[in-house]
Amino acid sequence: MSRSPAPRRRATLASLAAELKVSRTTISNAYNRPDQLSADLRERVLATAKRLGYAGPDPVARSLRTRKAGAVGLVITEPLTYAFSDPAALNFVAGLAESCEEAGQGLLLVAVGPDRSVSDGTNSVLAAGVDGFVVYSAADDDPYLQTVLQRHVPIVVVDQPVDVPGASRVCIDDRTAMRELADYVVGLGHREIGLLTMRLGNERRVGDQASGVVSPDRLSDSRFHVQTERIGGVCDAMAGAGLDPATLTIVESCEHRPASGAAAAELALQTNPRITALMCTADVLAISAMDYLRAKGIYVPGQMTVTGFDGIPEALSRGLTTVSQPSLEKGKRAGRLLHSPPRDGLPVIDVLPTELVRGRTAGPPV
Amino acid sequence: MSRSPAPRRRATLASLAAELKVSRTTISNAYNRPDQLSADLRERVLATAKRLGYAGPDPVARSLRTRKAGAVGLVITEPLTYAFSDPAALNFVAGLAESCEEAGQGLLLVAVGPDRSVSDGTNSVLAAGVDGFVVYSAADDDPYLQTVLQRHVPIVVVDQPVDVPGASRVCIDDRTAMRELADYVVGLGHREIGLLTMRLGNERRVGDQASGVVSPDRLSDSRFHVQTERIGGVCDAMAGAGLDPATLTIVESCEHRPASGAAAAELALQTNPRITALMCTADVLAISAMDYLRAKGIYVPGQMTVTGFDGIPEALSRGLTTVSQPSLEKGKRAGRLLHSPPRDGLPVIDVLPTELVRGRTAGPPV
DNA sequence: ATGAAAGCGCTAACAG
DNA sequence: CTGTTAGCGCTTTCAT
Repeated sequence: MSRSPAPRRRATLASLAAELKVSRTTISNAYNRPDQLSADLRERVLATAKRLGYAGPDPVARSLRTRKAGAVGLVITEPLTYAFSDPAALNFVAGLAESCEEAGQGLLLVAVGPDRSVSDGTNSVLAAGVDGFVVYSAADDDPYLQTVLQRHVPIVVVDQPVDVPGASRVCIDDRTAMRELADYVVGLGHREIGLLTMRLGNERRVGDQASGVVSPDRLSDSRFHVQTERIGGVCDAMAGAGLDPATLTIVESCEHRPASGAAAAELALQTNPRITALMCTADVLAISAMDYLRAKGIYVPGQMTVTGFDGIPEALSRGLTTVSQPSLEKGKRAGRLLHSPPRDGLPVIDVLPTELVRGRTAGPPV
Repeated sequence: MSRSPAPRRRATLASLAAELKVSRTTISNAYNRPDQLSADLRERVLATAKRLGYAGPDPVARSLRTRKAGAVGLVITEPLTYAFSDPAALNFVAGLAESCEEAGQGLLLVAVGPDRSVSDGTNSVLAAGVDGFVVYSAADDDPYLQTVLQRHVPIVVVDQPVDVPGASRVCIDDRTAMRELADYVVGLGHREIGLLTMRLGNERRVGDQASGVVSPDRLSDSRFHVQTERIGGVCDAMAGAGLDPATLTIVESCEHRPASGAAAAELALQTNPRITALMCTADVLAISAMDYLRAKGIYVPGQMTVTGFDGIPEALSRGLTTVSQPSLEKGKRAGRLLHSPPRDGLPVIDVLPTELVRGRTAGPPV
């Protein structure tokens, strides 16, 4: 009864101890503190473990005991496929992954499908066994952000200008960066400007509704501060040049798909045919918009100025005039803030630098 | 003593129960089986929870009890940054993430840095609280693969032609796919062929050693079957055309970086200047090789035929002659195999189709 | 509809 | 170097 070679029941640390007639501590030590027992006792333990098919201490039980999960959770409010289609977001994830790898921590991509109810028991934010969370670019009122806050674990928010109490924050100065870019565009002489932005609300419109002209109300209701700050930067620049920001044609793209920028560009030009510059809050929008313009035979920058934001490789290689931001570094910093938090335990605000890239897609208006 | 609003100690299910003078079962039910108690008792529970800052059942403790972690682990033997730089690998991850999202499961990227010792207690493969693992393109003798096998959890291996006992498998027919491509190249008249491959061994050479000509011994010792199968496909085609596969110049690229293909191409052409076709086991290698050739003023396909493997978007848009494989679908399948395993519990082998893409980078030799 | 009791598998003092 | 003693926080029969 004591040494059946194929126990029907999964071997545990306790069963190993019983088999070897030693205490559980000894087994535990064999795995966790090899120096605490003689080499050959350890050998015997490992050999018996192998024979019994014992894979070592159960990670979950250990987590429960030590209160460490060995992983951090990443919450992205977009469908994960978005995170994998925008190089800027992807680079952020890569940076985060890199810092996790360095720290020997896992990175748990938390499933946050649009349809998943927030409060039900299967909520994966609540179900995630992690030591902390990184929340990427959520709206202030995002229900998942609220849930994460409830969990009372360390949190780092990224691209979330508004303060989240107790959370550290990694971001850039979106408003100033965009303002510099807009200053440049306005300085070139543009007066009628179209502004293409990502979604401003938590609801998800699709299909025909995916793009829409943004009313002042919707803009002021927006809870996506990254977008509104960038828009604000453009408004600042216009106001600074004596232009009325209300003349800006803002189009929102709710779906984030490769062709979203094209649809938004079309709507913008349709809404105001006198537009001479299309500014976009993301390079992916700008690139798609340029594809649209090319298909329409509208030359950039001859007939239309186009600008982006992010500085993704494709944008840079295509000469897009844009703002370059250190997405990878954002990810690394976010991870580091979680893995080695500041001594004093106080939240940190880490504002990373950006750089205006004067590419080849901006010129004077016709 | 009973209703202090800010307990120094984290609230638990038990403390809530004590506070409300109900049993733990009731609290548990309030979260997990709302229909098992009256609506207003449930309200009271939730209200008290909020007051005490109780975020709901601890995920780790629940995992221990229920033996479910709500997440699957992904083990990639490359540094994670590789997974984020090769679109083919990335697409696979995206597909896997998508199926996890659908299933409401988390996806844990397991840290498998090169320097991390396999057997130490901090081994993140052992530390991961997951319900199953996906192992992506590891060598047969990869130590992490062995570790994962020990864990006695469901496993799906991807791009791993050799059988792993008890594991399901998602793959393509690398050998046949590459053979078709090589048949095409040989059919064009090429006799001196260079073959650029990813690393064939577990050790990691860097810097000057990163690229190297592959000896027959090293080839036969290779444990990366995806690579060796693709190489085998080329050999098959040559043999089929009456050519001696031993004349193939095989260069291995151990680092996987954007410029790796260039270095490998240079070495191949240096080793055998009569090469008229460079076949690559990955599109990223081929693209980098093409960049190198362009820089050298060598025209493709006029002076050099180049082929790839994977069918990543950039390759397709650049007209690369290659084999297209459904990377995203591989990820989805792998996930599904874990989330809803076949009834009979038997391992599944899922061979996905590939397609020969006759692009614009292959032509007759000069 | 609610409660009592029995662990899930492990680690961490502390004592020998 | 090894064993004893207590839990970590939760779910789940089985009663009531």
